Amino acid sequence: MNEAADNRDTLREVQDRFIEVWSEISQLWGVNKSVGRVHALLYLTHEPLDIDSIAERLQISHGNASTSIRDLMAWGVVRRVTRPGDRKTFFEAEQDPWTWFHTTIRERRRREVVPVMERLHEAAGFAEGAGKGAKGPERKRLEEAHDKIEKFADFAHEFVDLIDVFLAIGHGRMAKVFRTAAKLFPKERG
Amino acid sequence: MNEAADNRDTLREVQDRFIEVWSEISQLWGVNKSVGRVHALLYLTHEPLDIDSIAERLQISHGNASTSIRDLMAWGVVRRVTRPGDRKTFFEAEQDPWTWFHTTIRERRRREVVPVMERLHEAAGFAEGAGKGAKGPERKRLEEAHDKIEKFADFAHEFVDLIDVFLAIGHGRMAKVFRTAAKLFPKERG
DNA sequence: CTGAACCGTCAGTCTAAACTGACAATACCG
DNA sequence: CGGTATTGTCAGTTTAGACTGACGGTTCAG
Repeated sequence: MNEAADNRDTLREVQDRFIEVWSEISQLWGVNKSVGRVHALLYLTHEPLDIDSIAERLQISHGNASTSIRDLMAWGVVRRVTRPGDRKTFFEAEQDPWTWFHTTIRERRRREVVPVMERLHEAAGFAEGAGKGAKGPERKRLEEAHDKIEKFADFAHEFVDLIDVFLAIGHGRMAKVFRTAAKLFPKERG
Repeated sequence: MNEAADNRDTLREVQDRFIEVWSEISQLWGVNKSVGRVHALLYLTHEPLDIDSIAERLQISHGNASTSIRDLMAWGVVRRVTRPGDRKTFFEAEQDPWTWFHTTIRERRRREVVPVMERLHEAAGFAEGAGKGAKGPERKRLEEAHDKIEKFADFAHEFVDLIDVFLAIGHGRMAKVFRTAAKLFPKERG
């Protein structure tokens, strides 16, 4: 009687299919494939897993599994779990998608958005100074360049505001909140 | 008198600094470096540019410039411009950041979000079928897996809704709209 | 119709990132 | 403590993706 074995294979396939989809989504977000797959596996598994189980299950080296787990912990979406009386370290994933999405956005803001905004300000400041320092016909060019950079910076600020509002509202209910806003402002009337 | 030349060098540096920042931002979005740099240069330049000028200005091969332009046109953020009496083809970028952001999101939705959502549905459907077909103790596992996949799919749908509302609202005013919504729904009360 | 100027393409090369696997470090057992 | 099981690290290798430059096609001036 290998019905149980068949079912186990089926479970495996169910998992695999989801893991691949998640992995694609991760890659769209700039997250590497292995990291995405490990995350998906942990999300799907009811109990915490250890490094070797993960590596074996996903057919990757344990070095890769270990590094992926490190990344996921740095992103704050995976927790280390130690069980008394067990030498192994286990890992488990946050189970609520909105929670980890929120966490991810916050982390991305910190790591990526803030530094690049600083560099943008530097560039804008340099352009402004250059425009003021110049004379003659080239001055106009410099001022035009500065205007365009400022225009872009304004856009970037609004984008960051958008992120901040999202972070302030918290998880869940986002789409509904957003939709209500859309009804209140049917066209472009700010 | 090389004051004009100095100013030209300054303009060049102003441009370069901005181009590098934009290029970083592009890479955060998964857009490749050269494409980002070409886009930034065209945004900054008041008049349309031809392939060779772009290649020379950015110190890249004209093949690379040509491919990058092709990408940008496919994304809908760069236009081809032909001038009567001139053999060259010129290219110019959309000048309003919100407009091209909007265009980019719409295109990304079409290319990336829609296909991956289909695959997600397939995975969810397979999981559901597997759960219903199974008997015995493994059935519970399969149903649990299906539940988690559905939970993730629900989240993904809300995310897509969010994109759709953004696209419906149109450019500009986004942050303000969003902020107003936040005031109306201070916590999680949908 | 010919030649020159230019753009688009793609095979081959180069570069950056991911992955592996051996070794180091650590935790725990008897 | 010594031995063993396990995780963490990182140099070297592999792989995926970007870039170059030569070629072919197209357009236009003469």
